[in-house]
Amino acid sequence: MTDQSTAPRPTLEAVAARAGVSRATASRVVNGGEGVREPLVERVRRAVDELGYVPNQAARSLVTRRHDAVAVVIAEPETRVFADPFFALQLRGISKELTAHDSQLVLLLTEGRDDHARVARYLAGGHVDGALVFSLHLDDPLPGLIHGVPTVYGGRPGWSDASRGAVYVDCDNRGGAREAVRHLVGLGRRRIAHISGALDQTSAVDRLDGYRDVMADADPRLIVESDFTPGGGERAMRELLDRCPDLDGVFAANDLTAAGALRVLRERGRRVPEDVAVVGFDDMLPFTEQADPPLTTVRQDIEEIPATTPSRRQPRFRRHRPSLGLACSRRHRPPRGPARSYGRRFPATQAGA
Amino acid sequence: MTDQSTAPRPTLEAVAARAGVSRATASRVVNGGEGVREPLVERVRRAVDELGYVPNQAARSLVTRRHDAVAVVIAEPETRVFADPFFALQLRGISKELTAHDSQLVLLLTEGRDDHARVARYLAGGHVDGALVFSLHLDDPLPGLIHGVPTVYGGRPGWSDASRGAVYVDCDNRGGAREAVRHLVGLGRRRIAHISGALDQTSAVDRLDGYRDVMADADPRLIVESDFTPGGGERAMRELLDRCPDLDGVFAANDLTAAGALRVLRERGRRVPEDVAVVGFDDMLPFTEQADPPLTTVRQDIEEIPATTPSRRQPRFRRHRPSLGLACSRRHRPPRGPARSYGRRFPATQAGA
DNA sequence: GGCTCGCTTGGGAGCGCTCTCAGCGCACCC
DNA sequence: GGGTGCGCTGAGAGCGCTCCCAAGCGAGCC
Repeated sequence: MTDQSTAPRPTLEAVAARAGVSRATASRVVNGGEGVREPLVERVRRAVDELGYVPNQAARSLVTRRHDAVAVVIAEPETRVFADPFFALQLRGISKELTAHDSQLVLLLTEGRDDHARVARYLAGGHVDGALVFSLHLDDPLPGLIHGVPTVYGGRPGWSDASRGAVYVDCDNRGGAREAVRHLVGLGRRRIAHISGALDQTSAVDRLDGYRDVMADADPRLIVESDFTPGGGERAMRELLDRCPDLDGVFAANDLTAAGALRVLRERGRRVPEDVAVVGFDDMLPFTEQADPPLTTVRQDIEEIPATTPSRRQPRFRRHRPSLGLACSRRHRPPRGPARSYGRRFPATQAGA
Repeated sequence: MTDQSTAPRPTLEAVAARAGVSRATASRVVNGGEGVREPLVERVRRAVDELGYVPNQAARSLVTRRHDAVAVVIAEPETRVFADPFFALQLRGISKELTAHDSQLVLLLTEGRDDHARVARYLAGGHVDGALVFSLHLDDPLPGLIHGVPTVYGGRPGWSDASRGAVYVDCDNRGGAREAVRHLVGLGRRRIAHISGALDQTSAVDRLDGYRDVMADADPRLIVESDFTPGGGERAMRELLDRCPDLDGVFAANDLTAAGALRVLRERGRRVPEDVAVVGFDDMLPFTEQADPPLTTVRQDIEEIPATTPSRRQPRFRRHRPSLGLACSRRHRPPRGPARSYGRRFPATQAGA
């Protein structure tokens, strides 16, 4: 096996020399070949192949001030939540999108609060062309610390001063929740409970608001705060059943929670959906575990949220709206096709625009 | 909000000028201050603070040929598997370790086979100081494509020519499996089944081998290949119960599989561990779902596998051995403390050394 | 006192690339 | 035939940093 790691990598200079052109021309070819006559393009291409030339990204960045890299910040202290397939799917979607635009994904996981300064410093350091920040909690100081780099939040950030005007991508949590609850109402359910997510996250708050929009005068005992996990869903469901044994519907803040709830309902001998109808959120079930029984869920096309990028320097994102998955409680996926978008587009520029 | 993104970032030159020293001295201070007298160090530090100077990594890399970045390649085509908390934990452990050494984590997810060339090109491009490659399948062509960058595999790669001599980190899957099965034997179980992982991955093969080491003359019908997922575990368990209703022990290739198996055992009315004792692998349960009932598992300290790095340029890793979690079937974690290591250390250099 | 040596400091080259600008050749037109 | 303009190519100046090397400056020693 040849040890290529010690051999000096060929430079543009070497390519140019081999092709018998100037460095400038070689550079043009490497960057697309615009404005270079065909025979020269051909010669340079061959030289590149023969030498196995790969551009030095550092040198390129030094002059272009572009990095072809985007940071993904996951501001989630808890390992467990990071292990949530929701993140994994999002990451994969982002990765796909970045790859399509020749960009790299730099993953920044924060280890507790003190780490925010480190992340902010890194982002300010101009190492990446932009940042995507996920899983912010309501009182998170991170938005106030980020300067100098276009930032898009995954999920509506809380209304702190720093995040006012921030650009974010989110699905219509409130509307989706409304649809979910209306679906239960449409099934004739009257005692509909809600297991919310952790209320320090806007997605949980918005889904709760959506629930309240429909169930304005609901018994407050029908609402339990949980934490988006199956275990939390179990605990919440037990509490709900103890409090309100007569409940006949449950809207869970996400599918993991719903999975836990289903387990408890089964354990307590309630038939789903005959005795208690359950609706989840996210359409994550196929990726976590076989729901038993299958579950209605609000679909959110997580992996497709990172949308196309018309311009390399100005990535754009779309706001998605979940479509409701559907009438019959025994299907995972809604028949209505992929999530519809609002059609509005947000330029990924910094807050304050 | 001031728009710092348009203001030109200060350079070392500016810092030097403000501190009244040369660029060389300023550079020395920024890089640790070795060999610079205290008053100058102080002045430079202050200038850095006042100007908000952050080194330009591109310029630095251009000359040092270091990037302070490591690529993590997850060669896993299936979204579902990527969502496995096992990866999430590994990523978090790696992130922690890299952060401690001021390195960044560049995440490379492959989208199917064709993507391997892209990944190999990126790695060859000298963008990163090293690569960690995970979740390789037995016939994966990736090891043959990677050149020019120190590579460490997470999990023993298959014995293709390209990966011969490759450096890898893995736990002692075979030994751990042996311990797990011996544990079941020690409980007096005689009809011990094995639900293996996908046998195109060495970890699955090794665990199966470990099972066979102990159960040399086992009924072949007691072995079912599965896929490391809860759903797969359910299917496998059903098949096993149909084939061998008299089984009294199950060694599952990982905890997700075990969780699925437990669900089916409960469904079929078998008591665990009275009727059927179950042992998993990975000690992942706390991160996935409440196992019901709790499960014995072979502990693998996933998050701690990426070990300390004595030298920044030559990261080192330790090989870990799982410790067995334990006699009583009702605890998650073994009381023996963290995984013990072999004490051997592997320099993270390229294959062929 | 002069010389040597070691510790600090500054000057300057150069990492590999992009991009501006000037130059050159070739129609094309008058 | 000469001028004009356009399209292509090359020369060269940096991008911001590190690091080599030489110079400066005391302290210590003969």
